[in-house]
Amino acid sequence: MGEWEKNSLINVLLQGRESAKQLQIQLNLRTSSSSHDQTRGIMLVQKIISSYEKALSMLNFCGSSSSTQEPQPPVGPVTESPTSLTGSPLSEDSDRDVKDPQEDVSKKSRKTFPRWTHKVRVNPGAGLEGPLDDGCSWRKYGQKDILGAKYPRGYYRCTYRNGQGCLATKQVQRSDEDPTIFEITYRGNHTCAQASNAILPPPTQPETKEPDTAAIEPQQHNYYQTTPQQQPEDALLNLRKGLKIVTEDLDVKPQQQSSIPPFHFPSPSVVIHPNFTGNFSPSFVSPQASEANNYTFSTSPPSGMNNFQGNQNFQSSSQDSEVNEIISGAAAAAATSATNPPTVDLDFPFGNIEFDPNFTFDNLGFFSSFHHSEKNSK
DNA sequence: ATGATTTGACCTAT
DNA sequence: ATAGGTCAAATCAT
Repeated sequence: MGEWEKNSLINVLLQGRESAKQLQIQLNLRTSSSSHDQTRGIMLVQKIISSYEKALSMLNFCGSSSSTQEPQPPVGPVTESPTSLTGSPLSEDSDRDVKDPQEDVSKKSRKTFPRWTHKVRVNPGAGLEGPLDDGCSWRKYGQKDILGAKYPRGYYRCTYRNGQGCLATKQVQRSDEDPTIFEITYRGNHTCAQASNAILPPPTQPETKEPDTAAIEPQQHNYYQTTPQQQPEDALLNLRKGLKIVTEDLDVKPQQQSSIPPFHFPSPSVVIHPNFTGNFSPSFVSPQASEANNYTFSTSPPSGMNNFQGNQNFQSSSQDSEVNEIISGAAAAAATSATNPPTVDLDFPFGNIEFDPNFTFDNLGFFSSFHHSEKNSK
């Protein structure tokens, strides 16, 4: 099977899996109706999802399941896939690092990790205080007051950083204007085993405990935290509790132009290709979204983006970093080139979104913008 | 006792 | 010099 065919197949499977997940959510929501049929349906859906997972694993798709230790070579061509749609990723920064001969891997790679951000809105009515568990375990390692920001920014890293060398990190910044919105910036892909758990939410036991919700402190720090022992929860489940996701782009820095990397939505592994001309706006949140399964994404549209094909493994080598840099630079350029494009709202899961097996974020969450790293380390 | 969080110091890129 | 990010000792929670 050619690489292309394989990826196409994976895409189809991913879509099927996502559809099944959507159905699963729907079923979980209907708690009021006949519980018998409901649980039965839930189990069936679970089976369907399992089948998809199995098929995907047979194809060596590591997408939402982590476990990929070594960054695998990019599967280039696939990205430019068939479908169109694309978003506009914006990216930005360049890493101009050139020095770091023998820094330890973690530091070096961290520097080249890509960044993507999304906003999460907590629905007050749902009683949630802050962003919920996104399926991964995070440990807070710092907090900083940011210039001009009303609230401090929290810094988190994967709980399994030491044990499994997972270098994924994220930052949580509460929005000034709307305190119910949290801007979460992820950096680096999860390589820990736990990332895979995030995929399948336990079919039964819906409303159980919502562990860390409490962790979010109304006032200052600790937006939330997830502890390792908590069972993985699918982001989708969180959604049903009233979470709203707002994606958004981040900074963009003009640079050279060429192409933009495809975007991927972590949970649903959705990828938006650069050639997309629509515009995502932060607006978002369709009325129904509050009910959980409608995710609406918006983004700003870089026009004139070309195909792209890049390496999505940000793990290490300096080579990779270079690649990323180029990519991001291009993306940024494209993004900026777009002026005031019309706004187009995407209704998530379906629509012209394309899945790209080559790259997925293990975190659940919903993508937003692609950045590129930069950052230091010491 | 173990592991997570808090928080000021320290580091690095601007 | 400054702001953002990270470290790590002290502290808190289980």
